[in-house]
Amino acid sequence: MSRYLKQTRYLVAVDSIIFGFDGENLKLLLIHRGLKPEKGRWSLMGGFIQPEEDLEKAADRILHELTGLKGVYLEQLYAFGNVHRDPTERTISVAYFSLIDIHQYEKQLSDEYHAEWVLLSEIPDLIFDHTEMVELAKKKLRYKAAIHPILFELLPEKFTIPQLQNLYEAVYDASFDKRNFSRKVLSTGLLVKQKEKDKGGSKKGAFYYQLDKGSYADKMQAFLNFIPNPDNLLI
Amino acid sequence: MSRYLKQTRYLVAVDSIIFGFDGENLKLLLIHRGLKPEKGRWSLMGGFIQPEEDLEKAADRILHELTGLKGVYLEQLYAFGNVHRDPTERTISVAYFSLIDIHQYEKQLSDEYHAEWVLLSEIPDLIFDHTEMVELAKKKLRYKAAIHPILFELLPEKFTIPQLQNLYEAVYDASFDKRNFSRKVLSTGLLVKQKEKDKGGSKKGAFYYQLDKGSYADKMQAFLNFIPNPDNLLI
DNA sequence: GCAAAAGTGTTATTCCTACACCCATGT
DNA sequence: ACATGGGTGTAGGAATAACACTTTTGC
Repeated sequence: MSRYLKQTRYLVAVDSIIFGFDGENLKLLLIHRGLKPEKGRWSLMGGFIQPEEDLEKAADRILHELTGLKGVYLEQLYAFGNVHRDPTERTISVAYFSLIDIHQYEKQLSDEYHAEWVLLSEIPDLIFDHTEMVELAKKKLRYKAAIHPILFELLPEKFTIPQLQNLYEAVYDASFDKRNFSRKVLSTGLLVKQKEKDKGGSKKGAFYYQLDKGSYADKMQAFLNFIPNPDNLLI
Repeated sequence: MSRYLKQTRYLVAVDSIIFGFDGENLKLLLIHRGLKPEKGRWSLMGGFIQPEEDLEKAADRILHELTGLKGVYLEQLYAFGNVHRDPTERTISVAYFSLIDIHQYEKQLSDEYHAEWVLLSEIPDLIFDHTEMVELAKKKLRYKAAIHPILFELLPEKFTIPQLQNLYEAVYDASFDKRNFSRKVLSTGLLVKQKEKDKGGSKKGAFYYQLDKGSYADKMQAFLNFIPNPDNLLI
């Protein structure tokens, strides 16, 4: 098997934008970079792809290394390939974003990478073009969640409608009418009401709901209309 | 400046999915591959990125080499990185898709690459994972055009409403009510009616319209609702 | 008994869809 | 005069948005 001669080869990395939700605020999982250059500065979790590893596998591995989680929501965001984005050596980075239930995050691993959840509204300076990656991921999250039911990935298996609404309000930095919101959400047929209530949020307690797995798979790609005025959202 | 040691480097390519519209059908610009392996088979236009070339620049260059056009609509589609997608040597490919006015395509260059416009409904077998790339590009085109006014990129500067409707009907393989269609399109405020008519399509002739450049830039990202039932569209 | 959050229904408006006829012109 | 495609208006139905009160229960 011949190779392509006279072509330059490059490092290829994967970087992960990991979103979480603590019930009140959206957060991002960042690490203190342990590697030169830029050692000690804030960074997205990332790594180089390995010779026998598909791109998506690499993204999965990196996510697993940092969080201990498998099977979480993972979607390719964009390939970043500017010549000098990593000043050490040219590296093409494929960014992925994930949505995880923050309560499943296993904290014991965080020592190895010095990982921390940071408020999305208070992202520190990041190395390289990672700030640009985060900005694009935020846009895409808003864009996509306006028409597809993906935000459930940020919640525990059982959640209440008020919790869900808090999440949407955090993502869009807006507030919605709760009557209209719950009517819309329930009209999708995605949610199954549970018998138990969550008594944490109020004295009365709010009923738990769970995703209907079957129709979730079906309607994942359906156009919904969760957000009243999705104008002025950007891709 | 040190380099990252012990990491493998890879070839990185760009492949272009180029859509065109001839007034009746959607087409794809394909080439006969002149390079081993797979010499002579149908392929997307592509090439390796160069050491001092940003990713998007590479996509631009490749498009220019094949079509002679500059400044056309170009959008990153997806990064394909399966280990054995190119059996010769591992190559990560970043796919871009473009929309061009087919009548601006300069045919004289086609000899060099044996380029041909192929009906979208009759795509031949393609090398590597190029078929997968084309499928994804079709999905994304449908998805995006349902909510953003991008299909204008496929038409000449001056076009008529019936031409535009033909284009939408080709993209969605459906037919729309012409009264509703023209009302929707005109209500965007994107179109400026011209004095002249196109007498090619009928005896009566249809008025030309042009994009209002200012509001086009503004509303490019706006959510529209061109397609009656955008359910069952996939990302 | 009261504070705090959950849950629910109605109305007005807007938007969308379905539908049919006349117009202008080249032959 | 007729065939061909261009252009326009209306009415019924569906979806959306705006709005306020009652319920539950822990304290």
